Amino acid sequence: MPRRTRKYWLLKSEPSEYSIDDLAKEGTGTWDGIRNYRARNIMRDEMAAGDLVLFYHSSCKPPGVAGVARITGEPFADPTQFDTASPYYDPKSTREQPRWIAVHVEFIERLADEVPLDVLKRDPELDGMGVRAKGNRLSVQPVEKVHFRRVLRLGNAKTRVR
DNA sequence: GCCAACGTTGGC
DNA sequence: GCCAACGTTGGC
Repeated sequence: MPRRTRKYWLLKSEPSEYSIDDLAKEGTGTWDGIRNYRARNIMRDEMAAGDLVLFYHSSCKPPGVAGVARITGEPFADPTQFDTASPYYDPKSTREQPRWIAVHVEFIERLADEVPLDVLKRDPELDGMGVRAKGNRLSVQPVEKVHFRRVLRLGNAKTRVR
């Protein structure tokens, strides 16, 4: 049985809510509160331990890729959907039939040079990258390996992807 | 199942 | 704060 090929992702977060520095501080974190079905389906069906993540800061100045993380463990039912005190509580979710998915992530590095969106948009090697598309609000996006590597280079990352 | 109205995202 | 681009909801 061949090992599953590692996949690459871009995950958006508003740094005022949860930033790469928060993840750096804790070392590991839970990517929860995703309440979009497309994003949910991607997390549930396609994410797996070992996948690499571009940590993207949105709704800030400037928006852009701020760091690198890794998915650890398998996707699981997002606990916040059961938590009545949480802003992400969903009364339609049950333990038997959870509606929303979370993943655990671990910190890899903060980019020496954040790669702002306008740089992502200008770089010809990143043609076709999802986050560049106008009106793309999806907070969980697949990233092609060549694009992932290019962003690492633009950010002077220590992380190497073979 | 259509689609209008409403809500949210997120760059600017 | 604006608003375009989506997503979701709910009446029909």
